[in-house]
Amino acid sequence: MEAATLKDIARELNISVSTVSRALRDSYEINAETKRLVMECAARLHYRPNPIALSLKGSSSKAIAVVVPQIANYYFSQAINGIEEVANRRGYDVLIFQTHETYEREVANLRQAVARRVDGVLISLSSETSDTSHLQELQQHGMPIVQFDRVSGELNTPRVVADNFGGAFAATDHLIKTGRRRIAHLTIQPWLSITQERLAGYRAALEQNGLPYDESLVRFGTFGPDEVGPLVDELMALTPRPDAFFTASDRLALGCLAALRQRRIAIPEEVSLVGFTNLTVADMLSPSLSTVVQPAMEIGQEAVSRLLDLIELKHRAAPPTTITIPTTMVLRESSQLAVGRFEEV
Amino acid sequence: MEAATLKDIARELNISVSTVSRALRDSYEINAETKRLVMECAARLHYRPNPIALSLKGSSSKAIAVVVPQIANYYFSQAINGIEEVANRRGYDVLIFQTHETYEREVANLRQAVARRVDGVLISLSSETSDTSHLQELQQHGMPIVQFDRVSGELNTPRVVADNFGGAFAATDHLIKTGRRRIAHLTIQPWLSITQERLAGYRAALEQNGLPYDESLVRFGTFGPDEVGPLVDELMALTPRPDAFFTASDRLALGCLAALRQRRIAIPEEVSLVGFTNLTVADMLSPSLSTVVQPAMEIGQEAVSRLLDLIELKHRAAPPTTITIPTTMVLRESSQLAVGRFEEV
DNA sequence: TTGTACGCGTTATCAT
DNA sequence: ATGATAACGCGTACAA
Repeated sequence: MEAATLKDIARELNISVSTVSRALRDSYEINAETKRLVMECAARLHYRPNPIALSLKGSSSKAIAVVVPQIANYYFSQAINGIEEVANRRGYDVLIFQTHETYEREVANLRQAVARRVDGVLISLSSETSDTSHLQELQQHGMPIVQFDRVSGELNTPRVVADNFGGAFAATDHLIKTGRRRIAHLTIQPWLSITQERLAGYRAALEQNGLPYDESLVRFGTFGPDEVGPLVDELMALTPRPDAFFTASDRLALGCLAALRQRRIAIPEEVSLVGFTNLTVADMLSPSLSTVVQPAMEIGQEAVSRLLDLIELKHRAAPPTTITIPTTMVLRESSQLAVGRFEEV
Repeated sequence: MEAATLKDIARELNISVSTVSRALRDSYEINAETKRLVMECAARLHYRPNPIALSLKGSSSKAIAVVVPQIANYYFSQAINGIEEVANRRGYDVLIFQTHETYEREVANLRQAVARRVDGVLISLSSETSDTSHLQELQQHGMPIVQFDRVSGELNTPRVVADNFGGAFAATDHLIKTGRRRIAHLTIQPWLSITQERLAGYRAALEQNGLPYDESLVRFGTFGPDEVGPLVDELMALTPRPDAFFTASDRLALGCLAALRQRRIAIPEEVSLVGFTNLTVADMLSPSLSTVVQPAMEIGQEAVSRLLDLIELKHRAAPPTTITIPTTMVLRESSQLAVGRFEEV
């Protein structure tokens, strides 16, 4: 690909590259006529400054890296949507990397990001990552880093997360307030911060309503499409059996819904269901399923916004805050009806 | 961010940068001992060649641009997943741009891609784009381009698309073979190539089975979450009324499913349903909904593979082929049962 | 076998 | 007000 350079303009106008450079940057010490000529010529040749040359010269590449477990996932694709929007508006390009939930690829991705001389890193840790020394090293070398969603307490950076505690509390409390007493909680990997926060919200709601916490009602895992059914069977075999399910992901909510219907368990007469899901899924399922909606896009926007502030202002003394974005509980109609909505889909 | 350079290694070892450069490239004319020393030092300093300097020097940036309408969409996020995988394996980074379905942003994104000196462009046109002169100009300037999914016939590039005709034919034929005669088709914007191909497959299946094509059974549009219900009502008010729906997107499939259930229309006793959807959605809904699955990831992989071939081999005489990736029809059990599966979800 | 010089596009620092 | 030059990191033709 050819592209006009300062040299092209200089040659065209028989002046020097530095004059062209200054004219385009609107330097005060330059002849108005020359300036006009340069501007005109630049426009005619569709001149764009070469960001690569700029990167090589200065220390800024006007690009940031976003490292996520996977793109093909509603949550992360919505987050990236928000990230891209804000980043572009502030003049940054976005390089996207997938870890595929492995530590190895996470490290490789960060190397690649460094090689590309990105100005900062936005990361949601892979589920395999427990040791964060690779990120700490990066940070000590001066790379601005912001964590979002899957964050580590070890790592001293700003963190942007959903209000997992609040969302889980609201969902559980809602179920209790509508008469449920044995609420099963189907959730993901136990070592993730988001899992722990949701579990804490669930427990707090039980406690505040004077209900016991029963370990046997809580199940952690990475359940495949065919594993939810047996899990539901196992839980429904308990005595007394659950009268509600609170699920932590899209897959779990849909899997649970399908399993209950297949087993001819009336929803919500016998069992209620609330899912912690994403906006798009909630959208598609509405007006069928009440959900706690994850603010994925807002998290992305807030996270990138923090990162760009960090990059541009270089807050050396930036206190590593945790920013919590509220979740929304979507009940299609009145809260009384809401429990009854699950009969449809 | 600091990062080791050739100069750092040279200084450390008291030799010249060019010696270091050659040692690392394993030049045959170099002292084995020097080579070993350089290698060791490079490893110790975590040396990575600076791709920015390489881009500035040569003509290759080892990066490609992917321009899609939106990321927060199962189809495109899966496609990007495939693209990223293959690109990384072949040593390329991926820059992602969203058009948000506007022509204006498509043009801006391509400018940005050119400014970043990408080696090639993978694009799925925005729904607003009918004039492709911006891409033609880019191509004439020598930029390798491959279109996927939303393609234009005007633009003389390789095209990678799903077998929309075949998929629509299979779905329609399946419905007819299981006794349906009045099959409504809910689909998206009529000017998109994918829409036309699916419509053609639908028509062909009707024709081959000796059924008439009834315009009033086909509806085009960008239906919001609350618009599918009324549309279904309108269609069900026709005489004779439809006994099946074939829908062209995730949203339409789910919206249609919800609308039918809400209206107490028995599926499939009264009305059958098959959706043209994505793997992840099909996955989540299974074993509830039979679908024609779009091969999003495979399309991404094939498209990027073609693009990289174009970049690396510079096939000047590359015949602009259209590569068609087959779709898969997912019937959860036997084809007889399949029609009966829709009662669940 | 190793070192020197140049160029990629840009800006900053001199000089004129 | 404008021009020449150095520097960013790299590879390579050329010189030693």
